[in-house]
Formats: sequence, C-alpha cells, structure tokens
Amino acid sequence: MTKRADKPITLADVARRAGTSTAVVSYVINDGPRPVAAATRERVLAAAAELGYRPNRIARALRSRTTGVVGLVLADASNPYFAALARHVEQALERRERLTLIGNAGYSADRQRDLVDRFLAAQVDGLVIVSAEGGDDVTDLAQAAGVPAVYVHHGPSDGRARVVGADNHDAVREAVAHLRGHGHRHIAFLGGPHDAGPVADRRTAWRAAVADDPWAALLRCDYSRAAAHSLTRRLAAGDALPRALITATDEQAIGVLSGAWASGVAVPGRLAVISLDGTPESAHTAPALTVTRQPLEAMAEQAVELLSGRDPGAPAAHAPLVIRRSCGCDGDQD
Amino acid sequence: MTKRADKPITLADVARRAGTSTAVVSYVINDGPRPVAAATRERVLAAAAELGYRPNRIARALRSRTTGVVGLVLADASNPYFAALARHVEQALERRERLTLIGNAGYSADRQRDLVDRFLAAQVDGLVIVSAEGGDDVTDLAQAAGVPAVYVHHGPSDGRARVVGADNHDAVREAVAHLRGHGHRHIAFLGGPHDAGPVADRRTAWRAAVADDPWAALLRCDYSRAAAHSLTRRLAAGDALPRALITATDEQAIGVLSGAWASGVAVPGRLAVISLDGTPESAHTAPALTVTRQPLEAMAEQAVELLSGRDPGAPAAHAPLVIRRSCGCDGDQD
DNA sequence: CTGAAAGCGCTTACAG
DNA sequence: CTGAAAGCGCTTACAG
Repeated sequence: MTKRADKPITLADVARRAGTSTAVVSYVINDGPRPVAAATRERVLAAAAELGYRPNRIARALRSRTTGVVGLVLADASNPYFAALARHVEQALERRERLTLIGNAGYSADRQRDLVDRFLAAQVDGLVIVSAEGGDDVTDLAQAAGVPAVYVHHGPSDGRARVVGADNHDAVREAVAHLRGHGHRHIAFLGGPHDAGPVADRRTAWRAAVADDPWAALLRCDYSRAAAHSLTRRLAAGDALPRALITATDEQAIGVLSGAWASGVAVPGRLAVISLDGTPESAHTAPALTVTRQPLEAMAEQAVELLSGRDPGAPAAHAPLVIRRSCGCDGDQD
Repeated sequence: MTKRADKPITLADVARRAGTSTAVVSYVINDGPRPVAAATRERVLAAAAELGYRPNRIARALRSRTTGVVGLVLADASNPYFAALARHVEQALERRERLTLIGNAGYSADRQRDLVDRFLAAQVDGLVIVSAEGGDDVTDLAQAAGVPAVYVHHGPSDGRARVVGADNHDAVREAVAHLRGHGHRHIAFLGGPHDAGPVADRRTAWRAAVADDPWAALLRCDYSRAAAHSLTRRLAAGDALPRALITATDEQAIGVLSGAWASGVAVPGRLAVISLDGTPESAHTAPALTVTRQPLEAMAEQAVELLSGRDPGAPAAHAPLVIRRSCGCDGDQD
C-alpha cells in the first residue's frame, strides 16, 4: 500500500496544525526574512514533519520570481568533451542547490536560440551556454529577459558576453616542447575546418611555437572521429603523414588513432600524437593519449560563479600536460 | 541598445490591448478549451504579437498543475552508454515539447533518491530513471507524489515498476554465432562484478549459447575502462587470455583493447572481441569494435511513451549485430 | 515576534 | 462566444 497524492500538504495546512499564520510558517521554512520565537519555530517544524510537508517550488517561484533552475545549452552532447563539461556544470550547480535544465543544440544556431527561448519561458535564473563555432549569440535574448548568461569554451568575441575558457597558449607551448624533447623537428597541427574561438587560439599558439620551422604543416578536418580517421588514411596512403602531430581536439585524436591502426601506421613509432582536450576517454585509447588536460571543473566553477554575479577574478585556468603513450613516452600504464 | 525586462508582458496586458478578457486571451493562446470568434482571435493574436507576449510557464504550472518538465536521473553521465541514452531521452522529450531536468546519481542510491526528491519538489510531470546496479527503487516516492516513473536499462524487478530494455538474448546469440563463424571454439564472457539486470540477462544468454562448451570462461570486472584494462594486462601476463571474448559493455571492451595494446596482444589476431552496447564510441576504437548495437533511440521513445500513459505495446527492441574489425572481419573501414 | 491580506500570472468553472 | 472572479501555494510588505 502506498500513500496517494490526493491532496498535497500546503503551507496553510501546516499553519493550521501549528496554530499560527502562513507568514510565520514561511519564515521558519525559509529561515527568514523575519525572526520567529523559538517555541513557535518548534511547533511549526513539528507540524511540518508530522504532515510531511514539502514546499511547492512552483508557487514559490511564481511569487519570488526565482526558480532555482539554470538552463544549460550544449552545442553537442555526443561530443565527450562537451558532455564532460556539461557534467561538471551540472555538479557545480548541484552543489549550489540549483537544478539544471538541459538541451542540445546540435551545432544549429536556430536550435540554440529556440532552446534559450524555451528556457527563458521556464523562468530560469541563469543560462550556461556550452557553445562551439556556429553557435548563436543569445546575449540579447538573455538580456531582454534580465537573465544572466555565460558562455563556456566558446562565445561571441565582441566583449559584450562573458565567456570562460582555459589558457590554451601555455598548453600548446608545452605540447610542442614535449614533442621536440622526443627529437621531432617538424610538428604538425590538426585544426578545425575553419577554426575560430579556442581552436583558433590553439592554432595561433602552435604557429608561434613552431615559428622557426617553415615546414610545420597545418592540417584541417571536421571535429569528428570519422573525419580525422579518413584524413589519416588518406595521408597514410599518400605517404604524407607527419611524424609528430598535435590535434586540436580529442575527437580528432581518436580518429587519427583509429585511422592509423587501419592503415598499419604505428603510434607513436611512426606517428607521435598529442591531443589538446584531455577528456576521460583519452586515457584508454590504444595507445593511451598524451594530452594537455583542459581544466573542465575549474571552468565549470568559474562559469557558475559568474552566473551568481560574483566575479571569480581568477584568470583562465592552466591545462596541464598529461604524459601517456601516444607521444612516445613509455609511461607505466596500469 | 537592448530592451530591458523591467516589466514582462502579462496576459492581462494583452487582454487590455485587445479589448477583451484574460479568459479569452488564454483560450486563444492555448487553443482552447473554449472556442473563440475568429475576429476576436485575430485581435488577440495581433495584440500579443505587438506586445511580444510570452506566457509565464510558472504561473501556468501553478494553476494547471503540469509543468511540461520531466526529470531525468542518470546512474552515471560519464559512462558513454548512459550519456547516449540520456541524449535520446532528452530528444524524445524535446519532440514532445517537454523540458528535461537532468541529474547525476553517480551510482549512489542515496543521491538517486535525493535527486528524485528534488525533481518531485520541482513538480515534474514524470521521471525517467536511467539506472544501474545499485540504483534505488524510487517507485514509492514517485507514486506518493502521483508522478509517473519509468526505468530505462535497469530497474527493480518486482514487477511494480515499468522498465524498458532491449532484447539481450537474441543479441548475445548472434554474437556467439558470429565468433563461431570465425572458427572460435571457446568463447569467453566478461561480465560485471556481480551482475544483475541486463548484464545478468546477457550472461545467461551467453551461458545458454555456449552450453555445449564446458571450457567457456566467465570473467568479471568493474564496468570501467581501467578495470578491464588491468584485467587484460594481468591475463596477458599469465598467458591466460581467451582467444574470443564477448564483453558485457563497451566501456569494458575499450579497456580490453587498450590493455591488449599495452601488452602487445594483437586484436583481433590473438584476441577477437565483440561488445554488447554499441555506443558511438565503439566505431572509432583501434581496431573498430564489432558490437551488437542497443536500440537506444527505440528505448528512449518507449520510455517516453510509457510516461504519457500510452502503452507502446512493442516488445523489447532488437539489438542488431554491427560488424567491424575486432571480431576478425575485414570490414571496409572508412 | 505575529497575523491578515494582497498579489505573483495564469486557467477555468460559472453566468451570462 | 465572452467576461468577472476565484484560486493554484507561496512570499512579503504592512499593521499591530
């Protein structure tokens, strides 16, 4: 036998049983904003407990105009990098007792705008946009609704929007230096189709680090395993594979690895690889990827802090080099 | 210059401008439940458009007791299988114009229960629980709140709860037959630490399919890449690796692949592998995994249908065999 | 410290 | 077909 929900308990029920007013019950439930005598508080608490009272958040939201819900819009949840970022944002929000509404834009500016619209209609207290190239600028929508918004990873660069990212320059510098330490003279870079945002930063940093090498090759392909896989196979077939490669993203690195396998190209023997994301997936590829690990948790925290109006002040977090096997190191792997 | 949100437009504003009552405005906005004269409807629509009216969903929810929001609780969002399932559930919900609240239980029964509590307080219209072993039975909570709940992948087996899964038996039978076709006599199975639910079904189906082989080995390890990685290394070191292996999950299969790589074991040459999840990740491992692909989209659709009270009636969907390289086939891979 | 009451923005009987 | 009004369950001035 389970209890039925015929009549949810309301504040008024509790007030009645405690012999007081709804105002007082509200004060004790919310610990304010007015003080309540200790004895009264006890009676209220007891009544609430006996009745099994659960505040109706919808009613509270209507009245107080704050829902405790934040909208999280993702460029693409099937990309493990974005998925991991999303998880950290959700956790950061959870720690602050906020609920998170999630939505997938699938790289479509229209869908992103739609999602934001719907989240705004649901009266979210804030918006976290984990965006990518092609994402829409929704700053105007959020602003019109008076809702704070922050972009993570990639955002409009006109300075109107708050966007949090990691320090890509140092990371790329370290990656290049590490590959050089393995004796590589020419270090190629695999970027996006026409990169912007963080990937463009990474490419720029790479170019600066290899400025002395006129043969450093810039490769490009979509941010997908499939695209990097076929690029690698094509390059291998034409004997045009570099000996050392930095990939802009893990997805591309994984595609490179599987393409190399399919072409019989040994990694790291024939082709050394370092990837610049460092998602959890990168630890268990074959071989395990050496990466610069994006500080996803720090980024999520920063984003959520910014949402609360607090300026975390901290600069972009550092992405440390995590040495595994794909670079040529002989890391202990279990 | 962006518009400020000093005073959101309300139904009453629209009614005033259209020279009618709030009731009528509500009827046209919601297309019911009462008819409205065409001329009036036009005026209302025009007024709403001119004012840029957006219904306040919170107010609507308070009054109508339905929020249009569904809570999705995940056993573990860092597991790509659950993540993919989550994505499909979110999309199925989106197609029905529902918003999805997301939360991560991290395999903790307590946290799962907590999450459900908070979702219920937010007045969700329904609950989708993507659960795993160790998940809590929250049927009582949901029932007490009068909110429909459905489990996906794994749920309580007492029959009180609705749980949707795939047909694991056929999938496993096909996998075994395929490996036999490659000439393997002994086909091992890698299960969970003490499997229950779907993995137990898969193990049972495997056992039945290899009933004629007294040497078929049952291996066990955690559902993580790391665990499968070290198991594989250990087995390789002790020369105790099977020649053909079916893994219960992709995570384990990926760990096996990376462990095999680290041990210098050739896949599929020395060790053939088929995995039983078939998440997107499985397509770009090195080598690419042959899998039985769980019908995630169908499962998500079924779950969401069940939530609406409709009984989809369809039996558990079939998980087709997707042939790639790890089984020993020479599939074309780009 | 406490209570009576207004009001958040909707939906929906109820009367016309 | 339309309007005046109650009410969803809270929070919060306002008076005591």
